[in-house]
Amino acid sequence: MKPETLSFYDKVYEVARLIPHGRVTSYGAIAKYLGAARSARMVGYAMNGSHGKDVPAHRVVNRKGLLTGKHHFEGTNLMQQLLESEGVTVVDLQVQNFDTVFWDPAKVL
DNA sequence: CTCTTGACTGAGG
DNA sequence: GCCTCAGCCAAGA
Repeated sequence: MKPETLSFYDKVYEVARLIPHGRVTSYGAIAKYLGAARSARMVGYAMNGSHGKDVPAHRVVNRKGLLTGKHHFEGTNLMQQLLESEGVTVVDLQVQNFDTVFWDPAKVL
């Protein structure tokens, strides 16, 4: 594999796909896993191109467990419903038991 | 090459 | 605990 051919965005998509069903993670966690802990913003920005891919962007939230990117989804509460459909409790765009449903990619590795 | 844009994060008040 | 400020860094024009 030549990571050189994969853009930072592509790496984000790869990691996002590794997120277990019913779990969530933060942009910073993904960024840190990629070796760019300072590029958490880029992770979210990359998600803009996640449409049309197998990337569960709805499982990616900010460090507070807040669904900051819900505005980028079609519906007004689509992101929340997707999470709740997977067993994740979400109230007012805030993930409940965030520390419990939180999934750290680096931890799995 | 330069400038702008962000689905972020951490530190300080 | 909340709000504000600044740093961070890759991609696109």
